[in-house]
Amino acid sequence: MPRKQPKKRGPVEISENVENFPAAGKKVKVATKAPDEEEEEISHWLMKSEPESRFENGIDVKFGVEDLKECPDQTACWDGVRNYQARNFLRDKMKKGHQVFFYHSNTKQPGICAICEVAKEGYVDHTQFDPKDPHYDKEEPRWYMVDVKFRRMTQRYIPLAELKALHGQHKQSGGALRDLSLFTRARLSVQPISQEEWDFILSLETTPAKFEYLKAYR
DNA sequence: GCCAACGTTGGC
DNA sequence: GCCAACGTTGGC
Repeated sequence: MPRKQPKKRGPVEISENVENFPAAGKKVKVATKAPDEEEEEISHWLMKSEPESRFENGIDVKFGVEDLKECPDQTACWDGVRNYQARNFLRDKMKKGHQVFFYHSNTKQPGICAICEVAKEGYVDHTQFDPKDPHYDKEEPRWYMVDVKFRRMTQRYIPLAELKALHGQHKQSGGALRDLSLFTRARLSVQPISQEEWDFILSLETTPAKFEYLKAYR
């Protein structure tokens, strides 16, 4: 199933896990993030999933948008996330109706292919208790998931290469994608998207891809 | 398939 | 609390 920073420093919005860990007393590194991002109520997200077969502990973790479409009610639980920052978004921040970019990762041309929405808010990811699951984790409820419902394909595929080229430009110009999490927190599988970023990326749908963007940065 | 970046673990 | 070793992600 789904497998699945800006400049000024401030306290982290979540710092991980201290009270959730029975093995407390452990030191926990505290990430930091921009205060303005912290204060903004996030209502848009990007979630990564792999559209091609890949086996983890003998189990295929493939889950592309076509798989989502085939689910009952075109809705799936987003299980398997095992990263604390992503977990905290799933558990605390993602609300019903929030809009989500469905992103294909670990594929030839990674990029945004569809729009979904949060259909059910954070609840315990049951797969952590299944010893056969590739993401088995016997600890007390530690991992969370949301349900995601397919809404529509984007009008065109928006490749990572294009976003990356734009991100490069916007870092100079102060444009909408200057801090895009895809590049500032590359390894997060559940990422916050600001309203400004959401609107800009949506506007790309109806803007033909500029070929040079796709070649730049390669 | 490679490997850089980064998250996690654990010794001290 | 530091940091080296290790594991994972994910673009290329």
